[in-house]
Amino acid sequence: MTRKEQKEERKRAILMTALTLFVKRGYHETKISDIAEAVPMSTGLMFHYFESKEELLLELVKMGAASTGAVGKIEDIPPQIFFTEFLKRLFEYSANEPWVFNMFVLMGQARRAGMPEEARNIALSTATIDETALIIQKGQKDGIFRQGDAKLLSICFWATVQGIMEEMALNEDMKAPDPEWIVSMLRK
Amino acid sequence: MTRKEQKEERKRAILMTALTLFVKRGYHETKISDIAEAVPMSTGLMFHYFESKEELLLELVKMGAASTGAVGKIEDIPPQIFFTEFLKRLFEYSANEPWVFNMFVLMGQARRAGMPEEARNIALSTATIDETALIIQKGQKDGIFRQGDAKLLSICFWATVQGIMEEMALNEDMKAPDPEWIVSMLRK
DNA sequence: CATTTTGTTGAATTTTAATTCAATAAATCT
DNA sequence: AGATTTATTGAATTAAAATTCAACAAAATG
Repeated sequence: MTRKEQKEERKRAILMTALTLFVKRGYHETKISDIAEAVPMSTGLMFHYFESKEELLLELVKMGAASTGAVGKIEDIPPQIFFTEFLKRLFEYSANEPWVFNMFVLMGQARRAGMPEEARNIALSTATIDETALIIQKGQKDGIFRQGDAKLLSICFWATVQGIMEEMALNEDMKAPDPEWIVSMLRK
Repeated sequence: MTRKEQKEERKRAILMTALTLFVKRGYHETKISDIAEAVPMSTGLMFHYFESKEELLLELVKMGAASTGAVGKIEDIPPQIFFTEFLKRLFEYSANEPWVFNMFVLMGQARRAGMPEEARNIALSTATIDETALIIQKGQKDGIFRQGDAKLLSICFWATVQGIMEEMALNEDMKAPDPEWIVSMLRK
């Protein structure tokens, strides 16, 4: 393994450790030294890999923004299946790939308050709300989704998923809900 | 007005200002000097009213914990109406009384991560999850709610409400969803 | 093997925001 | 009014965490 690869590996390790801690305790409540200790490495060495704590966060948020759709492209299937299928995959991934899970939660946290503004901006740039609203509109035309402001429905859908994922992040042993529960918020 | 009342008044002003800022920007991203400026008063004077920033937060969270049920006691009405009615009142209050609204959001944030641990403990002590689960069970026996782990349903219900309220806190102009949307998560 | 580059540490420094404090103004009391 | 208590300010101090740095170790290079 080349030296460059080694470095990349180490960077990845730091990112994953930080991601876990940020999600579990929050960005501000996580000290650089906490991350260093968990990796493990000395506190000073962290700055050999990342310019600053904020850079580290930004790199994570950028990864998150880039990996939108990591759960799989399922755009072309009909609306009635889309959401159920998406949630099913999301929950499956979350059970097996803590990475996907944590990243989802982090992105949601970044979109809301409590983090440096730049992180927020990056997270907001990945606006899924509007695309989802389109799918909901399609479902409304098909007569399978309830009537009402499609964007508002979309916001509520994502807020719900975010809320539940955050809950799961904190309760190690909470199991995922039945996707149908959530989708029935949209269904007629 | 007595001096003591004056002081109480001022304290309340600080608390309300802090509550707004904590919800909008997050606890850690809000500086004491930000709160002072918004009240307005000098930074130093803040410590005449509160021992520390954390004390200020704790006082808010304690108020929140004490005012569980500010939205109204509606325990004795049948399950099928309980949730719809609760949400209706919550959204109404939120529209008219920013205080109720912000407090609800703050308590949810405190329950999750990203705040001093003591705040978290106080917020967690007001465990609504289990009481709600009981009402859901009642509804399940009545055959109006879907089957499944009542506690999990309860968690999902609150996570949903929390997620939507947080969204509303950030989008000044987002309007409240129809309570029915949320309740249909529980309904058969 | 000598040289250069990269990895690593832990202690020193800097930064930022919380907190204290001495000084002054305003209100209350006797 | 004079004395005493409370409110207020802004500058000085402290505390906590981020960040830098000098020194050394390990690995690669030639």
